[in-house]
Formats: sequence, structure tokens, C-alpha cells
Amino acid sequence: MRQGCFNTRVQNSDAMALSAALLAVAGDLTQRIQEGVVARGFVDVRPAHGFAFARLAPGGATVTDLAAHLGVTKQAASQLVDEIVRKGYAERRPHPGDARARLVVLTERGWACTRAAEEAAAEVVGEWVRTLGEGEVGALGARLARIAPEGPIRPAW
Amino acid sequence: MRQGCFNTRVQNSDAMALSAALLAVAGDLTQRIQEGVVARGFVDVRPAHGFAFARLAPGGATVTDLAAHLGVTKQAASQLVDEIVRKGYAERRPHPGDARARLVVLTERGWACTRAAEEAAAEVVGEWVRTLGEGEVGALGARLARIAPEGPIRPAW
DNA sequence: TCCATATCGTCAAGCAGCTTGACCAATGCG
DNA sequence: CGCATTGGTCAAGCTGCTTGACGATATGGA
Repeated sequence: MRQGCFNTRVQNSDAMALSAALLAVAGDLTQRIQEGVVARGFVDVRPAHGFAFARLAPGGATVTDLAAHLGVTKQAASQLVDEIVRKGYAERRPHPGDARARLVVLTERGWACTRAAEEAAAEVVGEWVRTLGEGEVGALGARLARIAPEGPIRPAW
Repeated sequence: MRQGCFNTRVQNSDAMALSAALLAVAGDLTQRIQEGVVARGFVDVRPAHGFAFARLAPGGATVTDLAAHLGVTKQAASQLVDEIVRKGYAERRPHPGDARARLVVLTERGWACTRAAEEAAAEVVGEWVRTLGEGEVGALGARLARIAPEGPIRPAW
């Protein structure tokens, strides 16, 4: 497919302004969720843990699953699991049906931290609602969802 | 000020979906700009350099300026400048009017890399335009600009 | 059934990018 | 002038990731 068809041409300066705003908002959101989670008493977690928790939440996951989801090596994922297990947010269980694998599942503390992150995110989004209005924020979410990629979550830089 | 006024209440699950989409789009954007820049021949730069270039572009900046803009220590900024100077993207000049400071300015190669990043960003945004339409993307940018923070650029995680 | 190959997870070592702490040179205010 | 402040660098250390190697289990073809 031809890239530069006339009516989809974008001014480079506009693209940079949009990109800068998007990345600035993303960085701000991450930082403020982090602060909110810390304020709720979970002082030993980092933003990356949130993405791990999100993957573990449904019903647990293996280290390899987690690695693919986070876009890092198995070793890095294993180290991250070591950390959240040591801190009491998750535990390793034998995997039903595959003795090689281990199922990593959230503990009650892990669930509590996940809920804290949700509350913190809702606080930030609530501020956006006060600035933009509810409909605008809804439209924002809908559009972002349509251009969001499929694959693993990647750090923004 | 009271946070949870009734009509600005946000469902936690909605907030998480919006946050996840935003961070996914931001990560994808970063990665694809990076790939575009590499594809244009600048194989030895990282995303963080782009934010430095943006600060240097107008007319140069000091290491301390850069550190504040990137939200890191002076030492880290100085190391980053070492790197982009060594790779030929910038150079250190005496600062007019302050013999302690040094003005870091982009070289021609630095400008070329900045233009490459703009082109790569425009390519990605062009795809969004094909998906959402031009008006929607414009609205997206306008809304993001309204909720973008003032301070230093922070990494999204 | 048996064995070759692939996969799950971990151990170990190394590296990149950031931090803290210390320091010198230049500034500028009393 | 005297001295606290500021711009920049040097040095050492830490954290989170990588690559490489390995044992244990699973899987599929002869």
C-alpha cells in the first residue's frame, strides 16, 4: 500500500507536536499512578510491576507468558517474578498439566495493589474529565483504543 | 479541593482501559519512531536522544538545562551529551557570558537526525489518519495538548 | 517404545544508564 | 574582598536488563 497518498499527508511539525503531547501525557500518567499507588501504602512497586499484575490478574500466567507480554527476555521476567514474590505480591504454584512450568498468581496483597492502581488511574482520569468533560475523555479513549497495537506492551522510552 | 465530586466520578475499569490504551499507543509510537530513525541511517541513537535534540534545537542549551528538561541529574545529562558529541550529533561550545557554562548545540548531523525523527513521526501519525480520519486525529492532538503537563518530560516507564 | 529435539525455568556473568558524593572553576551578592 | 551559589566533571556504585549455558520436562517421529 502506498504510504504518502495525498489526503493522508501530515505536516511533520504537527506530527511532532502530537507525538510530544502524547508522550508527555503518558509519562505524566505513569508517574501519577505510581505516586497514587505509593500513597496507598505500596511503596516497593515500580510501574513495570503494574503491567505484570495486569497479565497475572485473570488467572495467573507462566514466566514465559509474562516475558512475551512485557517484551523482555524470560530471564528478566523471572527476575521480576522473584521480586514480586519476595515482596509478597505473587506466588509460584505448580502448573497443572505441565511439570516444567510454574503458574504465577497474585496474592491478596497483589490484588490490593492492583485495586490501588485502578483507583489512582481513576483519579488522574477524573482530572481529565474536569478539564475536558466526560464526553471528550470518552472519545479520547475510544480513539486511542482504535490505534492501540496488538502485541506486547513496550516501554515508552 | 474535593476530588470525588459526583459528576466527575470515573469507573476504575474505564480508567484502566484508557490508561492501558494510552500507554500502549505511546510505547508503540516510540518504538516506531525509533525504527524509522534507524531505517533512515541513524543507527546509534536511542529514543531519549530525541528529547535531548528537541531541547537543543532552538539554539542550544546547557547541560543543566538539559538535565531539568529530561528530569535526570546533571551527571546523567552530561554523560548523554558526551555520547551525542562522540557520535557527531552535537558539539560543546563556550557559553557567551558565562565562562563556567558550555553551550551544547546540534551539528548538521544532529539536525538531519531530528528531521528523520519528524518524518518517522509523520509516517506513524499518517497511519492514524488513515484509520481515524484527519479530523479525529486533529481532535486527539488538541485534547492531549490540553491535558499535557508543564514540567520536564518523564519516561513512561 | 525410544530417542532427538523443543520448551520451561533458572543460574551466572556482563553491560548500559542512571544515581550519589566529591570536587574545581567561575559567578555574584553582602 | 569574602564566601555562598552555580555549572560542569570525575569516580564509584546500583539496578534492571542482556547473552550464554544448563538441567528438567514435554513432544513427536522412526
